[in-house]
Amino acid sequence: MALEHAILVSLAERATTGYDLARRFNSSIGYFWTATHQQIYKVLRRMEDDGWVRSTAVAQDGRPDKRVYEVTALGREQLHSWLAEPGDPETTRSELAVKIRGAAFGDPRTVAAEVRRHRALHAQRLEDYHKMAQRDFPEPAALRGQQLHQWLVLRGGIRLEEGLLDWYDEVAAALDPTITGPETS
Amino acid sequence: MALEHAILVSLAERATTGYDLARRFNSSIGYFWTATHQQIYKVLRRMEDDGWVRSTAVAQDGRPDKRVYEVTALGREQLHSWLAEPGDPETTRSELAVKIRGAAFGDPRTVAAEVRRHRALHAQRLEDYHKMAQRDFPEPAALRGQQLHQWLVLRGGIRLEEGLLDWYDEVAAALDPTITGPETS
DNA sequence: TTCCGCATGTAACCAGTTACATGATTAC
DNA sequence: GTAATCATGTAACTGGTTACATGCGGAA
Repeated sequence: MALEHAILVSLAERATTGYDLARRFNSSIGYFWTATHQQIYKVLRRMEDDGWVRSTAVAQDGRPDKRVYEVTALGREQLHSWLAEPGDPETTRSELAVKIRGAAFGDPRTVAAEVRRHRALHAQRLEDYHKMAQRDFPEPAALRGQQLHQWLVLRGGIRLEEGLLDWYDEVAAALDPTITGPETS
Repeated sequence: MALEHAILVSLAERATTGYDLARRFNSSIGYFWTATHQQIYKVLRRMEDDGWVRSTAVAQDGRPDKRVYEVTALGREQLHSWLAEPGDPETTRSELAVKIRGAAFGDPRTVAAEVRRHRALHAQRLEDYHKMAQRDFPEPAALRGQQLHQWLVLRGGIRLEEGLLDWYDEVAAALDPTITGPETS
């Protein structure tokens, strides 16, 4: 499992609550890893039992009490050694690709429309990434350390989305030649 | 779930055994969907209970008996309507991206080495895809129907791998400037 | 004689999703 | 008055992985 380690990375960057971790997994770190709050709370408790993190209850007024998590020395050790472990190569799982492959068993033009719909969603996501890049890393050449690493991952997200858009355009054009060119969404 | 539908697509292309389906999920269809034989047998049984597929026992000599599955009329209907359903956009999950983001909490150069290792694996995969493309689709412009759709998905796999290689090169260079340029593997 | 390919499965487990629940504060 | 934000959880379930099991035939 890698959610533990994704949490370790996120908490090592900054100690915070489970709630906030869940938000981070929907934005910054989320382009390459997602998790729901339920899953995060579950894993955090296990990590605390194992001594990888430690939590402090913080009372607040007007707002519910919260539990702030931070990485322990043992957690840092775990993270360090995990980073040196070799992992399996990525395997992608794309439902849309299955639909494209099966297009002949339905209506290829309907599948093309679905591809264009996904294209629009990913174009939006790409735009969001560009905005993040501009806002958080205006001068990429000057980056070092953690900032650089964060930027590299964001770059990966941008590349991935760009690649998808190109592919979707190619597929949509091939599946439905009556519509020409990519939309400008 | 989409494994059911991935199996429907594969079986609709050609009726076969669970064993052979498992092999297909490690090659052709496998660049965008993977499944173990255990999972496939489990799902096939459920699909048969639901009437999506039907199986025939075939005795063989020298080899164990086998059970050949084919898609029923109901299965084709299911496949047809699933192809028209809208799905969620893809979410990628990349353990390596988490490692890159966390590089500062370990040794960045060790992470760079891991990135280069993945680069080599994906370069190999890309080469395999190119060979498949050349062998199975020597004349892409002439493709129509199922063949065209299969080719489009293979194209997606090729694009994806190419994009990864570029990204890995960028990351490896940034994490470990002492080594210059991508390897020629 | 040892390993690989064909062929099918069971059992235990782990990771992740979906649905539901609570409750105060702030902004529209 | 209605919805969103902060904050944490339980319970049931689904999808997928890992380990183990069986057994024949052919090739090295």
